[in-house]
Amino acid sequence: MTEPLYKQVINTLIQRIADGEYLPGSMLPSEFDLAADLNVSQGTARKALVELELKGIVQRSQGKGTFVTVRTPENSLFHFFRLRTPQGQQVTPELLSTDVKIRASSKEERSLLFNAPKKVFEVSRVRTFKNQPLCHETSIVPIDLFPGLHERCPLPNALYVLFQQAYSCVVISAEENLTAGLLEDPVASLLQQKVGTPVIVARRQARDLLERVVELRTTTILTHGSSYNIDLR
Amino acid sequence: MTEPLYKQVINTLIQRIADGEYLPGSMLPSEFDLAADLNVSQGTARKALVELELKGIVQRSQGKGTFVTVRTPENSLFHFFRLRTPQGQQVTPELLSTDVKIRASSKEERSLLFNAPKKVFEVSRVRTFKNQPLCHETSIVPIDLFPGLHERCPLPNALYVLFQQAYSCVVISAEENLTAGLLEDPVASLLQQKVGTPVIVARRQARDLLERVVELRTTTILTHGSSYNIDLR
DNA sequence: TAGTGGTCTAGACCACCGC
DNA sequence: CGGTGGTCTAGACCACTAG
Repeated sequence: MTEPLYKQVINTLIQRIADGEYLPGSMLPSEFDLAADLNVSQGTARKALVELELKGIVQRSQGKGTFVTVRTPENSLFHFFRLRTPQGQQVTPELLSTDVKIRASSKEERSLLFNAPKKVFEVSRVRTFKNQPLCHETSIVPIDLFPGLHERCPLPNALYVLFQQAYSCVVISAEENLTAGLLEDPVASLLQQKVGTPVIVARRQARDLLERVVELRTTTILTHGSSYNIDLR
Repeated sequence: MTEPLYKQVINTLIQRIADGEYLPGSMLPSEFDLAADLNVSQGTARKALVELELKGIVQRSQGKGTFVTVRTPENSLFHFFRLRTPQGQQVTPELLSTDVKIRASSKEERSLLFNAPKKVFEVSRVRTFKNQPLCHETSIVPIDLFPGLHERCPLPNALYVLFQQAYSCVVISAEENLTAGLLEDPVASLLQQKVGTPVIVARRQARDLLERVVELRTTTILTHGSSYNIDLR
């Protein structure tokens, strides 16, 4: 009762990408070359590549080849920032402020994050859209996965792009829990809103290629000119 | 430049299901029988069936066969009612009250719903969880797609189950837009909450097999003992 | 044991891309 | 033009289910 060949191929390729053997944006070997390399048929290599594309780990296009997915600000927003205008357009926020701290992790953070880190970075940011305050985000990430993060100021708009480019850590999925809430200080004043303004509070666990939880994020969202958009299937 | 064979097979099968030729829960012909029937190879029939499973239209299991997906209260909730307890358990609500009206559609409703119906049913319901008020839902559906709906009281907990069983209308996807809000009357009193309680307001467009928008739904959600759960990919 | 889906192979041909 | 992924076929064998 061993694992199917194509799953072994998938795991091999994921490992190679996580190890930096195939770099973001680079082309993978063709179906035939991979098949020869791994001693499987072209059809089996193909099945593995198709599944990797479904998972969002590679992108394939006819005539060109198969490429390791690159996190860009655009696709990072598209996948992980689901605010849309009433007309359905993507909301592209601006960064108003950033604050990075190093601190000891809480017990809950240790229990959720990969490797139960003792120290974490806490990145707090305020975003605006069309010059209106939009949301307040706090990201918690293990210090050992992202050494030197605090010296990389100013941090880019999309953290996940940095994670991939500087740390070979590719965020590919996340789970979010939304609750309704009322703004309180100090977040209310950071967002320049009255205390008591209704908000959506989103608590996220983000996972990388190897399904490790690499980030906890809490986003406090004003939904004046936009709404949180979801596809249910 | 014609459509690939396997897509033609997919469309044929979807049409047959929508026509009631293959009924909910019934077994489809085997891969070989379908292949012979439609003059394609078994591999092509297989590819079509696998895609239909990905879309949630059929379910396959080794040794048993391929079956048309049946909407049950359980899987309907699982797919389309994303509230979870803090421990991650599915929230299974109870119905507290139901109110069905027939009325003329608004201009916006006509523009969104399939076939721009002039008359619609408006189904308003209050749900509870563990004897606490949970949410208030208003479903708008075209009267001509669901004739006699108002005479089917009491309506079941899960409307989509009824849609499939009584009207061969299978809801398979939906889009939701969430905003933050404050409870106002009359919904506040229906939910036995104070005016001003923070809520999530979810506006949904639900689509059936043929990708027709068959329902508009507005749900006003209290998130005291549960949260709205989302997977991002 | 017969029938189903799941895996794997080998090979053909097509459509698209870039040089 | 050569190389890529996309479609399609034919056939073999395995794993699971049910009678």
